[in-house]
Amino acid sequence: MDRRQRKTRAAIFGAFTELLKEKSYGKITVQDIIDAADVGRTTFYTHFETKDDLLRSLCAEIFEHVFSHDLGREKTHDFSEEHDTRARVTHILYHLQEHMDYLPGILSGESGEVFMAFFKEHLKGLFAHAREAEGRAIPRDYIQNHMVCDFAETVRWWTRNPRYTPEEISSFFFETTPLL
Amino acid sequence: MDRRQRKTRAAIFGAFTELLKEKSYGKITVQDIIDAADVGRTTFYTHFETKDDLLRSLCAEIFEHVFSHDLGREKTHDFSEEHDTRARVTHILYHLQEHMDYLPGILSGESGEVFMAFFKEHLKGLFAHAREAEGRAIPRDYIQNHMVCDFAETVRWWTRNPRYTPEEISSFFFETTPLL
DNA sequence: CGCGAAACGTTCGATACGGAACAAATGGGA
DNA sequence: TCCCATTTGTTCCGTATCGAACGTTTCGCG
Repeated sequence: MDRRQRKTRAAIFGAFTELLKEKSYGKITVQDIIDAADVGRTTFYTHFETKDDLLRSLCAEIFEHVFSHDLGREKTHDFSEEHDTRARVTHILYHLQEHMDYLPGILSGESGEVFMAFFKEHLKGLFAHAREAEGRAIPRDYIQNHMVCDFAETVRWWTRNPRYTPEEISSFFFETTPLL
Repeated sequence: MDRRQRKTRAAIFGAFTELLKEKSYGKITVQDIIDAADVGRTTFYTHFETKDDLLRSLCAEIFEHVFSHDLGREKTHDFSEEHDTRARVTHILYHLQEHMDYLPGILSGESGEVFMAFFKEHLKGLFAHAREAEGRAIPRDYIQNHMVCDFAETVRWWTRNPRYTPEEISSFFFETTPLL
């Protein structure tokens, strides 16, 4: 990627997240972002179709970071499945914590739905092997969806109560589900 | 000035001063600056003819800042001339202090001469009205040059002993000259 | 409601920047 | 001493960014 594009993307993302620390997504205008990033109007629109597009791109970048080095390593599988999932969850929470300063700005308001949709999509793989409920005829898909929504809402709650550590949040999550 | 040029200049100046904090001017290569500033080689040479040119431009920018709002205001002249000069000197020292973190990198080695030459040129105006030595036939120019060199060397000494405050340095300077 | 201001999204030509390559100069090490 | 590697400036073309302008839409307010 061209050095100029990298710089411009970084400037816009940086300005966007900075603005999210002081006001919610809905109150941020494209003009605000342009001014804060110190780029031309033309430049913004060559990178992003609209403010929502910028939001989606930011989410994509966040989750590329949060889920990096996490899926796809299957070698240490002498651990139990639950222990492995728990380690992954905690790892994800640690990564998410690095974005905690501006996550409330995204998750409050309509932009939160965009974030949540992205999040849930990425979470599917994490809970693909959730335990079957014993002796009951409950579809695997239902259980997976249940876990995904449960965890996503846990994170949303965390952004409103950020005083807890990743380990604590992980405990809250695992101790309130019989499925892992 | 074009927004791109402003950004590029800022990036290069920033990289240059950062590098000056860790090594002296002589050990810094253009390649170092290019890498640290994250700009193309072509771009560097469209802004500066050479590394020395960059140094001169940096000095010019420093002194534009250090001497800003200082010369040219002649309204509060009910103060004595000495008091006025003393206030100016202290003001200049305060501004210089903001660059203290990388000034040693400039002043040690041959680049120091470039800086000193710029500095002295700007200082001439400050000591243009130095007191005539009573009863002796000493040219005004000699006295002015004496004051300029004296103060410039005081600042050079300060960069090697930065633990002193601007007020202290100002005192050292005024208490060792009979000409103000 | 009606109106002025701000924000939106697009267009255009000018230009600064990037990337790669190059020869010349420099500068340590064998 | 010679040699290899690094640095230095310079060149070329493709392209990302700029600045200004424009009509449209949205918004805040009397």
